[in-house]
Amino acid sequence: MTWADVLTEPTRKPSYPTRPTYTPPQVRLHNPNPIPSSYAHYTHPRFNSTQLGQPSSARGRGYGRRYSSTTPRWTAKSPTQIPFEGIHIADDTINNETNVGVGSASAINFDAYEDIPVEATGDNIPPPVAAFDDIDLGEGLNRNIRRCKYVKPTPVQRHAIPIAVAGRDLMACAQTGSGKTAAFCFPIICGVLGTPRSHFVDGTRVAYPLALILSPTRELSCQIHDEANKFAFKTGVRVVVAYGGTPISQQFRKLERGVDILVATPGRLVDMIERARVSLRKVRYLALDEADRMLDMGFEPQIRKIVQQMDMPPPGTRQTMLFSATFPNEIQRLASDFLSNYIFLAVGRVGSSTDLITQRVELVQEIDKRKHLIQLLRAQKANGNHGKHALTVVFVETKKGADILEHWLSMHGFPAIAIHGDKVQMERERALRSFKSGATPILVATDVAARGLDIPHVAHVINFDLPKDIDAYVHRIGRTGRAGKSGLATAFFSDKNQSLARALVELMQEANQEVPSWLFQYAESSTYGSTNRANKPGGSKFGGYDFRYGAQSGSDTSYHLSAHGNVESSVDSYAASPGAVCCSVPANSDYYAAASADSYETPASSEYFAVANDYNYSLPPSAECHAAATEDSYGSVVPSGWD
DNA sequence: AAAAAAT
Repeated sequence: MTWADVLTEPTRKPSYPTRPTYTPPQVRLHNPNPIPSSYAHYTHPRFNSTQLGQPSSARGRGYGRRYSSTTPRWTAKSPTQIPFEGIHIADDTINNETNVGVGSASAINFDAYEDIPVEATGDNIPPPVAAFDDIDLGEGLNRNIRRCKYVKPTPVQRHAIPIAVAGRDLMACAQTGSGKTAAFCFPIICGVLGTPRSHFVDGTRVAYPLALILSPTRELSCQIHDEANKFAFKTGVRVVVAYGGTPISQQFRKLERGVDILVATPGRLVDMIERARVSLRKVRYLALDEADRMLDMGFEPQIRKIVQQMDMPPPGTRQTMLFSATFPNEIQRLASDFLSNYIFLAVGRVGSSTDLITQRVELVQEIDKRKHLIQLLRAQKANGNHGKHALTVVFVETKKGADILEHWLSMHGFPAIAIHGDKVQMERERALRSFKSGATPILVATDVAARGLDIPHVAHVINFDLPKDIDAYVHRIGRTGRAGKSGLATAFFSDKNQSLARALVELMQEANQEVPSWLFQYAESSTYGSTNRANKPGGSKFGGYDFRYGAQSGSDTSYHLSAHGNVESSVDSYAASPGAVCCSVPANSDYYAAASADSYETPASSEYFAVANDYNYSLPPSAECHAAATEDSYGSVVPSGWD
């Protein structure tokens, strides 16, 4: 089979590992567990089922039955419906349908959806909600949620929103693309709406944001700002973004017009605070996106400075929410300095889109990499897969390497553009635009593009240079396979990557991927206790576990290991899912049928959109919808009813 | 040792 075949190969029938039994919240809450109490939906390695407070046979479904298991096909909806893009949408174009589907028979198995494993630990955990309406988020916000066509909350939203609205601090593990941004934006906007706002309090030009959202890259801050703005549309809540590489004066002007929610990268924020143009004195909500990245070696001092050494109210007097796909123990420990009596939440996905990403590893020595890449891209092109729909991201290790490869690809007839931190911001944004539009369907990127960015139509992620860290790999390949589409991730493995072998093997096995035998050999010969997180205690590649449990028992180190080391089916299925490469789609074979029918060689079919759109939690508010509907540079088939 | 993030 050629590489190109892999792209066109019909999506593999996902094999579902044994799923843990769902525990209804009303039952879970009666759980007499010690503090921190737990409502693990699956049999946690630490707690056998008897500790869940009832015989396992009594743990059934029921919660999910509250939904009518119906699927209004989007074709049945008002033809005036268009994706919500903020400003230019008149209210009357919005279909006011409720969150609960009515009518026709359903192809969606809600029980499967309910099985998505969730672990929440901490004191007095607010129960999850089934619908956005179950929590009073305010009329304005509810209207925007409908505009975004969020039919019902994603798993992470169902759990995180009630926790956040209750004012609790939160540490949440959930993959980017699973509706994480909304999960912290909704409660923040809701909270800001309920807070008396008075800008320019003291007649100076100091801005006093009520909420601060920090992210590790400028582009990601932009993306969050756009989302938040959309959610805050016509609510009177003002969202401003601040990041480097662009004139600060313009950002000051925005601040002067009033700011409630400030989205920022750390450097620029510190600058603004030091110039006394921003004060954190009134911050009531603090959110860190990609929190593990924000607290790792490179960022930690800056974050500590912002959170602890400026005028930010201390934990307990502000609400702090940390979101990330991965939460290593060490990072949890650091993070707990910023939190007060927090709830730890890990949301996974059954039959996660890992199943939709085919992971391949090729043994390629450094010297052969470029040649190999060209061959790979040629095969892809020959197979008709490199048309307007298929975008490819090529990850490299260094900025210089990115430039070199961009040039090399262009020389060989592959329109490529590089993005990395040595480019000026204008170039970075231009590169991203050029890539998204399909003008240069190959993006050569450093890790600047590894996290959080939601780029529709990425069919293929190539790890030209593998990262040192398996987390980075998880984040990188998560750029594809989004919104229920199949994706391909190819890695060039060289002798240099030996230390990654073991973690890579484990990851691929958990995701039911074929592991080449030579890779097993690398894994075996690699030294135990290498730099891979998977080899270290606490090395949870997927989401994580509340480190407070480990601390309680005093066996902090072996606990996490056993969670992933044991190939116990229920645990394993959990491990495989939050891992998470990608979007949270309903785990349902019909869904997959529809989604897989739409692989990248064919334009998105309207049937695909029907399913994806109704189960909107696979789609970020409008990035995907909007792209599909308007970016005809892809030559997309635009579903009827969309402008 | 690299990338990111302020000027």
